Amino acid sequence: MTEIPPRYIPADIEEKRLKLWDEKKPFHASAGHSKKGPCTVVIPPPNVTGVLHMGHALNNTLQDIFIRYKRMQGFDTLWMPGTDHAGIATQNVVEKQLAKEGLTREALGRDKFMERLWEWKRHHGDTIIDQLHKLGSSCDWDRTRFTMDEGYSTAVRDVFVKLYERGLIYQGSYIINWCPRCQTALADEEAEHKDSNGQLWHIKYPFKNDPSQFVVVATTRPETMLGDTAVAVNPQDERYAGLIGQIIVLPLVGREIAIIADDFVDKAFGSGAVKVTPAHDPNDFAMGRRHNLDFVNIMHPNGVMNGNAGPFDGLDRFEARKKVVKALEELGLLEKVEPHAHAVRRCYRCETIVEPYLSKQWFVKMKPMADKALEAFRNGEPRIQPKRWEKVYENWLVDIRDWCISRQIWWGHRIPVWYDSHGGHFVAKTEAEALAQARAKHGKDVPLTQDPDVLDTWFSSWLWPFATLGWPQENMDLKYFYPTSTLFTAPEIIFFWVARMVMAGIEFMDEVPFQDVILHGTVRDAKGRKMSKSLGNAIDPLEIIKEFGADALRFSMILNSGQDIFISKEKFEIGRNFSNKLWNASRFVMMNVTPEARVKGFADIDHAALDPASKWIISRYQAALKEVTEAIEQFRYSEAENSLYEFFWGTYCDWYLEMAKSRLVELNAQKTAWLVLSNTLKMLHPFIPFVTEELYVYLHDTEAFLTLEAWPVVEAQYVDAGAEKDIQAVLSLVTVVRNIRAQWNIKPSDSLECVLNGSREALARVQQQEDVVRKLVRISSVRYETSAQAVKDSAAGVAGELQFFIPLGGLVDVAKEKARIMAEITQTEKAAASIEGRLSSEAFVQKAPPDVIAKERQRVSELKVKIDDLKRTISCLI
RNA sequence: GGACGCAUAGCUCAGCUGGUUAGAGCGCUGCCCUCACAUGGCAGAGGUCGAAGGUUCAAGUCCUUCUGCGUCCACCA
Repeated sequence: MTEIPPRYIPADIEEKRLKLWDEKKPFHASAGHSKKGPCTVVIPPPNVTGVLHMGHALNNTLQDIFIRYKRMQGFDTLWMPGTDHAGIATQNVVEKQLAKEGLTREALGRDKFMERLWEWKRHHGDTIIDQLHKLGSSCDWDRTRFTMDEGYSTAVRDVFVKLYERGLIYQGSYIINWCPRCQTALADEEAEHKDSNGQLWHIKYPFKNDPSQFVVVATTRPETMLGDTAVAVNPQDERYAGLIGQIIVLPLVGREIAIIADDFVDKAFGSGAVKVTPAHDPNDFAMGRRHNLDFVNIMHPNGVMNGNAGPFDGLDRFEARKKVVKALEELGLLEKVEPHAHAVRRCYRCETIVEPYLSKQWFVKMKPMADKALEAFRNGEPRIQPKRWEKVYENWLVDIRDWCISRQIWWGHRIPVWYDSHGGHFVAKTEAEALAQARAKHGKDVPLTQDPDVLDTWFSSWLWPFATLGWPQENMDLKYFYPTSTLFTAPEIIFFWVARMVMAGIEFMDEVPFQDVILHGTVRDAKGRKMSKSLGNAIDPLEIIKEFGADALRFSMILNSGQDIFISKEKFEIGRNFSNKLWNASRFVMMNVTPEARVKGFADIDHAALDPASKWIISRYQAALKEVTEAIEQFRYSEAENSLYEFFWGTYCDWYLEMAKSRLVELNAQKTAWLVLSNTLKMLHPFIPFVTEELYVYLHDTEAFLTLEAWPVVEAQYVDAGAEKDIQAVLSLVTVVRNIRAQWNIKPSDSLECVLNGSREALARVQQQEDVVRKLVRISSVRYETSAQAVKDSAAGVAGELQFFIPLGGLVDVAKEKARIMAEITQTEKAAASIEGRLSSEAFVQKAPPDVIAKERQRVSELKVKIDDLKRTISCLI
């Protein structure tokens, strides 16, 4: 047998395991091997711009626990890895790089720029995959996909064409969220509301027929007045009843605009009159359509005012705002300025204030797909945990709005639409097909140009569960591994990703892509702030792996995962210490066990010949296995880990191994120690894969991939109530003696004698364990006495357990000990009294369920026995 | 403005369908380098379960209101 090295060095074993996993590929997935069927998980593809952060570490640890457990359960598991091209984010990174060289993407040109991006992706894009790998993620790495690889791009184009053919994609001029810095459209979800303290400017608009009279309008964006083409009031508003249709001369611009009536206007807000800027506000846009107003665009795409802004032409929008306000003030048209707290939309990538902007974009009509997703959801697909997110998900689907999918950037899937010079467009998977369509339409070859824009990143991500499996090709993998089992992700992307994947899954595969969605919390620092680079509070997972090990990182994080996860560096000590304990306990077992003890199962142990402690640990082990298995099944991983921690450290190491020290000469005890440890390693493997596998290999003296071993099965026949009682008696005796030793500062070298008084049965039990007790508490001698009272109790069936103990000799301060015991008696009596009070209440006896009453009675009698024990102990203290 | 979540030991959290004297880890105090482990062992201190009402034989657990934190959604200019 190879000996386990004396020191646990995480870095060494993790490197060793990773190398083996890479070589032998135990995570390789193939269809149709197991009778249990498939179990698929797709990774939420991290951005290629990304560096591993704690959020990834958590997300991937959860997935790995799930997939390793399922693999051990015998499923054909597939964990599909990959990365997302992350359009705007990645383009921004590379543009920044260019800026350092004094270059811009425009100066470089589209082709060269794309080359730079691909180059960047090749060099940096896979960093994160490598880091996930270091975490121990058991993905089938050979299948790693990228949202812009060739096959995936085919799928994206295919989907675009199919949706277009189904009438679900259209092009139109609408107000969209425009980022003037990125110079692209953003989806609603990409324009985040951020509270800000703005101002509300009240502006007087003079009437044409009487310039001394005004209508007052309020706005948070005064510069947009340059594009006003109406003023709107509520038709029910008496104040303006006679004014509808009146003409107003727009200040600074001189444009004549009318007062119109529209239900949208809230009478109660401000003056009740609203300036209408159809080209620069979504509500005004809608009003403009309803009333056939002019759409005056006053801004260039970069946020600089254009020719329509008259004297403000060429000014940045915020500069123009100041100038407009100043000009109005000079004209005496500014009634007042109020502070105004409101939410401003900002670009989710660069935080620039988003400008509602009129432009021609491609949209996906969402309602029909959302309705199907809703129907599925109401039939229970997918299940979402925690449940409280279900309503959020459902509401979004109910109130769904169309999805703007075109982006004016270069990095991404080019929109598969080609235009001829006559204003016609052709939607096709390839340019050749588009040309063919054009030829058919025009009767001759015509030159086409492809739409310069690309698709929203999420337009590729929403296909992830099936596009990664080869769709639109119908291959074996797709048939077998789709739909996937469980999706682990963060609640932030329910809308961006989860809901859209469901819709795509139904639309193109006729099946919801996953059964369960597990939404986990956010990793925060010790103060509860989100971890971010800019705050400087981020803990780098790689640093933790280096210092404490990947196992420690995983273990500590999961143990801490409630809702949101608060983490500081010290927390990782728990995981490292636990792994270290595991290491040393395994060393101890290895040192004390012969090869013959390496048995397959509990059936190979001679149970009848087994000592009570061994029977007890097997019984405790079965209980732990049951608990852990149930917790994992219900995705309560931190609870499972907690049970394992308690069982392994608190029960197996602290008690069993200590008790076993005097018993390990016996082969059956060796078998027990070895087998329980071996199975505990299996249970721990999904959580801490490196150290468990390394130890398992030593323990079994054979190369094995623990993830391919079978998950242990609960064997109820080894649950032994008798043994539990026996050991419980020993444990309480030992605890009490230790207590005495600590209390009275009796050194281990000092002798302590003990007189045990109890029924014959109880004494016999403890006597059987005397060597264990002596070893644990170093009692120099034990005397057994059966008092008349104990015999009586025993006969009456009151007390079958150990009754009490007496420390002898002059080492204990009798007076103090008496006081201590008296206090304990008082406390116990109080407890008993409270239960008795309950039991004596008529209402309780009548209304409480019988089992509860029985339990309470039992409890009272136990407490009374304890009180008697304590009293007798006191009477024996001379 | 809507919706939701959280308040339990100094800190971070368990406490699942209401039912033992409310738990763990870290931290703290004391004693131990005992031949697997000081990344360890043993013992101990520390809580009116955010506040006020209510339902119940019984409430940390259910209901209402309030307070304090947090999250998501949103077209009041």
